[in-house]
Amino acid sequence: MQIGELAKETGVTVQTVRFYERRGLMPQPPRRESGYRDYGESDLRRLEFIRHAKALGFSLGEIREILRTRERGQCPCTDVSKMAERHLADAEAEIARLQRFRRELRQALGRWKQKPTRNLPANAICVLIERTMNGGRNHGRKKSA
Amino acid sequence: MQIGELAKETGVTVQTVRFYERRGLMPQPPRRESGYRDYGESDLRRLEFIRHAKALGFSLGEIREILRTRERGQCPCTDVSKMAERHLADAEAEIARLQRFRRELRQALGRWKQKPTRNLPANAICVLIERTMNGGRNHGRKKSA
DNA sequence: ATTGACCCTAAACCGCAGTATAGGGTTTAC
DNA sequence: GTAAACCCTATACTGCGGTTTAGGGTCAAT
Repeated sequence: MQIGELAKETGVTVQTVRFYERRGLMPQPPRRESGYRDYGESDLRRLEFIRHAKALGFSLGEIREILRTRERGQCPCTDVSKMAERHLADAEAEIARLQRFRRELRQALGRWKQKPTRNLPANAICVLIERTMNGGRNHGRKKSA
Repeated sequence: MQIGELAKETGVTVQTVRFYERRGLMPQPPRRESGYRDYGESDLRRLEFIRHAKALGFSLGEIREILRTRERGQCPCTDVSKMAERHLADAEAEIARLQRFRRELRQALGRWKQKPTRNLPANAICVLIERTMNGGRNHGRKKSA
């Protein structure tokens, strides 16, 4: 199978397949006389696996490590479950952050809709945002202090 | 006020202040004889505004437009409320996506912990991920079809 | 024999929001 | 008079996940 067919089957572009090869996610396949890459069924499954893992939130680096572990004949599921637990924790934190953000925006919008800022104070930039400055506790993802 | 003091007061680095100037978020301040930037109180408020808007989820590009509208003497709140509504919708979608992801990961982990994959099928890469492939409906942010 | 669809490499570029580095000038205190 | 602490510019680099461009070679049909 040529790269174009592989790409079409899995819904990625040929450039992406070559990019995954450079990144060590896809193997360096045998080449024809012409230099064209020649893929088989297992490459199709592998690329589908990559796409699925990506959709689940795994990074390309993680997926590469999963695939490498598998190539060494080991079961990567223990590592995968650790990564998944971490993604879970991240997802929880992100959900909480977005919900706080949503609540604040709703309040700010609600206040603004009731009283749509006719006479803007000369030193104010946007009351809609500034009203959340005093009283709104810290938002944003905390970076390491 | 020198750039270092401004930066310290607002909790950003001096490089970031200069970066915001290049991006059109901070003004080009008057310079001293030495060429040093000389900031005033309004710059302090402006930078605090930027930091807060950013924490609320506005991009630098959006913040620049808000500030430009304000510089033209207009109230940016109508635009801001539109942007905020959009962020709200994005946040909702993202919350929903992360919750689906969380549910799937929990199921996959739960299944795997009950039966931690002793004998891995030769053609499988990681049952933990692959078991969610069949039966798991589409995850991931939909891109435009 | 030439068109079109496919393939190849290497390298640069995208958005995002900065951070880092190199190589200088200034100000203040000792 | 010199060292520390501050400031300046310009340019490159980071991570992420690709996309685009430039400049070719190959294969099938007409």
